[in-house]
Amino acid sequence: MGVDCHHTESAHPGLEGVALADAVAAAVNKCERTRERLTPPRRRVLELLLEADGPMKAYDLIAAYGHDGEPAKPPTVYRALDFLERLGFAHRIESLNAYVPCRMEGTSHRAAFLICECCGAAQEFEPDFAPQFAAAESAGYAVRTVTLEARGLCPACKVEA
Amino acid sequence: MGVDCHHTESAHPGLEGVALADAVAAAVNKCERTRERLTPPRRRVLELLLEADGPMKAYDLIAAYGHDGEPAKPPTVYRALDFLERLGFAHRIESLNAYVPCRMEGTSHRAAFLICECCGAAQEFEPDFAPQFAAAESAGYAVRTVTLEARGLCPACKVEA
DNA sequence: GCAAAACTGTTATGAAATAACATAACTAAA
DNA sequence: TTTAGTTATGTTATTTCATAACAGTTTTGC
Repeated sequence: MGVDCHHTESAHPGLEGVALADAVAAAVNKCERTRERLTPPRRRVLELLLEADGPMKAYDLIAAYGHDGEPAKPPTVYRALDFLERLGFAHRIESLNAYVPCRMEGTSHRAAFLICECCGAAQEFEPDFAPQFAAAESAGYAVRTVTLEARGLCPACKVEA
Repeated sequence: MGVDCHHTESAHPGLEGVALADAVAAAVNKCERTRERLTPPRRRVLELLLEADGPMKAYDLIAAYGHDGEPAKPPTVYRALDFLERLGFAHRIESLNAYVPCRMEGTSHRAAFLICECCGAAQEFEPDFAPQFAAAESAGYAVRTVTLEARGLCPACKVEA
């Protein structure tokens, strides 16, 4: 994926400057309201996700972690990712082994992505799972989290192919 | 998952005897009709998936591969899994790094699972993605495959919890 | 037959994630 | 404001998951 593709990932360009600062501030505020601790490593990993143009691999985050070029130790980043996922600030994209910042409101533990197999872009969207899980829950299942990953070609890559 | 759970995985008990032979024969027939080759390693991995009581990890398959206890080499199993997925005989469950035989008709490249976080059972079900992807496709996306993974508690584990 | 394609066997390595344990920082109750 | 409990971090090492690369074999179509 992405190897034979000249497109830039465009679904969610990375944040910088004021936009980045605003996004981080919003996370800080939300944590303060809920008495959660957005500690330095957690905040740093969130920044890296927000700055990125597309899904980030854990070891990309590890390599980019230090402002001075020093990598993080793996557990530092994996723990921060656990926290960010738990609070709904980030999602893991299972089929890519990669992570993105959440683009949707709230902490719904429901995430859905359209993933381009050419350029690697991942577009988050708001799914409607209600009909599926009415059935599941009436059969006795207690659904806690749901992830949906649709793979294919984004509009730009589809044109070229 | 499964560690603190006394339940047996019950969603799809492993096949044996005639049922197993029938399932394998159905795969053989389907391959003959489509001129695909269900070679010995592919068939062996399919058998192992069908015999299992729940999702199998790749290295579980590797360890169980030889009838004499000899493990397979990793590429042998991963190649067989690629084939089985491509033909719709098996699905990878991304959030478990594990594999199950397909329980549904056809080769739709659409799979949906209810995964119990207590006992590890994975129940395949037939989703209705139509409304989601009408929107995606009208926005220019060409969707190729879809996977949905819902995590929570199955009826048996929910009762105990 | 012969060449191309598909498949297998094998060695080695790369990528992703966590176990385990020591230390430090918050929090709240006595 | 000590102290106990909890939560988070730092660090080393290891485990788990997956693929690259290449040689050799079988199948398929011309």
